[in-house]
Amino acid sequence: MRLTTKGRYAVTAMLDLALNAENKPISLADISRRQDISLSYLEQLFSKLRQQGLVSSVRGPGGGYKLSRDAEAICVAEIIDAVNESIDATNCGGSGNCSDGQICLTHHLWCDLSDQIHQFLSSISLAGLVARNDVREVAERQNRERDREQTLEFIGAGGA
Amino acid sequence: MRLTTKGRYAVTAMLDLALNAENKPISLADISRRQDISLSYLEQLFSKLRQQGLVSSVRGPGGGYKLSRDAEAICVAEIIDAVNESIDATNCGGSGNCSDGQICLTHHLWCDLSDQIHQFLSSISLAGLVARNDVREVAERQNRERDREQTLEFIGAGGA
DNA sequence: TTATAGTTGACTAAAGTAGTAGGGAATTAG
DNA sequence: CTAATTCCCTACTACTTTAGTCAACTATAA
Repeated sequence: MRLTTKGRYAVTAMLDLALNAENKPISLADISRRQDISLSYLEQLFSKLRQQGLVSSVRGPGGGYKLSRDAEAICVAEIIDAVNESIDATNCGGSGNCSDGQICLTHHLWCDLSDQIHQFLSSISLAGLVARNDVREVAERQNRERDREQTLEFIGAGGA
Repeated sequence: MRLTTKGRYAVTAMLDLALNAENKPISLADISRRQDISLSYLEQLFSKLRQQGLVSSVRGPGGGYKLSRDAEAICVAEIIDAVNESIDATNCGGSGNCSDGQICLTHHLWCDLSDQIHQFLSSISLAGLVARNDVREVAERQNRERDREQTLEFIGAGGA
């Protein structure tokens, strides 16, 4: 089982999309700035998210990505699956040929664990996250920081 | 978060100990044969398990490893922690400096997930696993296979 | 027509996994 | 005593994944 920066970045970026969606697409450059994630890396992640039908893209100036469904209808488990292959905890991928073609001693344990994790992450939608107080607070802080950075850029203190 | 063959091997090996313990120590060579895990790799894992006080060792002929506590008092979470560092799902290790020194959008989500997994794996003891039907069945099959292999060795059909 | 923004593919450094190899050191059965 | 057994320890390695860079290309809006 893997749960690394890859899956966490994907969820964070999708949440950023859900938070900042005002009907218009959001560019990866914006997400990159707000969430401090490498732009090129985001491109790779969103390529997979698009293939899985979680987001749709608009090219050209003013373009970007939008959620392709309501935030209520996208759960965290889907997002991690989309970029990470699986959140399966077994070694055999659930097939049961773990130990020399036969089921291993702990096969059912890992199946149970996989179910637990999957149920938990399936029960959490982007809309559910958006509604959380701790998420709103972080989002507001990020918007304040971004506004300040833009001001600094404008008066010439930020760039080269 | 990591849950790989390493942690699974450790739990499987500890369960083998719990199943086959008849007061006398079990050699890693036995576990290696029964569970089809490389002996050298088992040695590395048991080095950590011993450092964490989960098993105690007896050297010399007839030696091996024993659980250093009752099987009721050893949970799966401990075993994985012992070999794997942690089953923490956050990027920051729980410290909260995930994104540029500040808490990230999804920090609390990963904390909640870590709690879920930890609670689940803490609720399962080796004794609990030993009592499961699916575990007993696999263990019996493994014992049958081992007996057959020993017979083959004895009549000279197995070795060099 | 030009800057913007997505799309794609190749590449890379670093880290972790799953081992292998080989030499010890303690202990005990014979 | 000695030889076999078993734990103990270190170093090494092939492989995979992660996280990220770079460069070229396509669509599109202003």
